[in-house]
Amino acid sequence: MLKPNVKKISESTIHRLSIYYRALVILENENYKTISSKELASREKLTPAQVRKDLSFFGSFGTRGLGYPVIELRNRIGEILGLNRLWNVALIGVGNIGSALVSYKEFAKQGFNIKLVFDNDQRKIGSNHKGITVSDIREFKKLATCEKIDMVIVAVPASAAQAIADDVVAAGIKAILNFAPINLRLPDDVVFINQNMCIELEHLSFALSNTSKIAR
Amino acid sequence: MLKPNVKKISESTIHRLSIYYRALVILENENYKTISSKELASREKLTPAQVRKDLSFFGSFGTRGLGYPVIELRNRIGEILGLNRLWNVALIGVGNIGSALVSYKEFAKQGFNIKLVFDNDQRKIGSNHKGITVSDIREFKKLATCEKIDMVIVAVPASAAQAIADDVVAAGIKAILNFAPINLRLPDDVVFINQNMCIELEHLSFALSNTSKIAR
DNA sequence: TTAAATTTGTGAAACAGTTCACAAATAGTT
DNA sequence: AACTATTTGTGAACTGTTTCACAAATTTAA
Repeated sequence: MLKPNVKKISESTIHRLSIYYRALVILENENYKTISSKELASREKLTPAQVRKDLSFFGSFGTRGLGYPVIELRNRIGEILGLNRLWNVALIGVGNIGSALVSYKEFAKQGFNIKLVFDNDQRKIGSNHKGITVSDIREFKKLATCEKIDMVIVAVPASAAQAIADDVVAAGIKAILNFAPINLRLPDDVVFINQNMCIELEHLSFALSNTSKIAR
Repeated sequence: MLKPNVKKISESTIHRLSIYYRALVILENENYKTISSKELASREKLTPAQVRKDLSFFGSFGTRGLGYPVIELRNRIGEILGLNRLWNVALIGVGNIGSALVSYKEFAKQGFNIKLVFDNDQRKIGSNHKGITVSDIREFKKLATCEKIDMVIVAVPASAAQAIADDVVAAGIKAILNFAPINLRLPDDVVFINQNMCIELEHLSFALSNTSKIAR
């Protein structure tokens, strides 16, 4: 196996690795021992060349004439994506979205453990959400440090998001998944993803409004 | 104004149009009359050339030496994205995610009206979620046609998603936002977006695990 | 053991998206 | 009215991503 390539990996490749990972979990359940780039691609509406190119950035895992070993490849992609460990996650904001995410089972399955939940509403603080007691946001730094939080999910109203983000950064946390419909200002060494449900629906409304103009 | 370009518009451009739209709404509230590509770009961490190029695909809205008229541009982008009208949306699956989305206020603000909510659980059917009565999924086709549903949000478990998607397609609906962690098989003329929260967290875990390798 | 079939891994080619750079248009100033 | 400041709109250059195409490795069949 070649040593991992140091070249920068594109966002799209990382995204596809997540897709391959899921496909491989399913293949494992279906008792496949090996899978060709052709078949893996056809299951995910991608091209075989794309699959091979993506994987080649990280080494060569396949056997010519046979394909890729399912379990081994799943493991290796898990390693690349950082899924072969547990991540401690804190969730801030127990509104609609926040409380849905606390109960979202896929997170735990993938090793993302929501260990702490915060809010600033006295009526919510101390209450129980799926076995987790809601803490006072003012205790964020202390508790987050103590529980060795790796990532934070921000699910507060737009108006509160920047202040929360500043607290998160101050606590030394380097990864944020933000559901507030606002652009957070964050230092360069903090990775973050803005998740805005409206933008996805707007994509659909654009497509419906411009059937002929959309790129495929 | 030039007539709209027929060239295919990239996903990234559409995504940025949504971002511009939000920024323009804020600028309008801040009473800006015009905005230059330079300033708009700096607010969203983009480049001025990118802003101008994106807008140029749809015509020329700006005035040299001055910039773009805020209200007019917001309106025009709204038109392009299909936001200057109401969209009838149905939501299927009143679990964690589903019920959070019913109450998500941003949707209505943007013209996405959740008119119907469905489930297959007898205990949920007939119950009220934020003023909307949960209907039996078996009545989907009848009700969706009657209410002229334009888009569907699928928030059911992975195991049920494909069957639901088939119903949606059968009802003649051409746009789906899918939260089930599974790849739906859909005809080419149906636009769809897969929203998988885990994949976003995996992106963060990749970044934390490979600080040096991530593309910026 | 040999031949045919399969499938990877990867440079090179093609395509797509972004940035550059500057002419042209307009606003603001003197 | 003339001059200076801005700022757009856009080809062209550049950069990044995807697809192609084929040698090399390996499996499978005979």
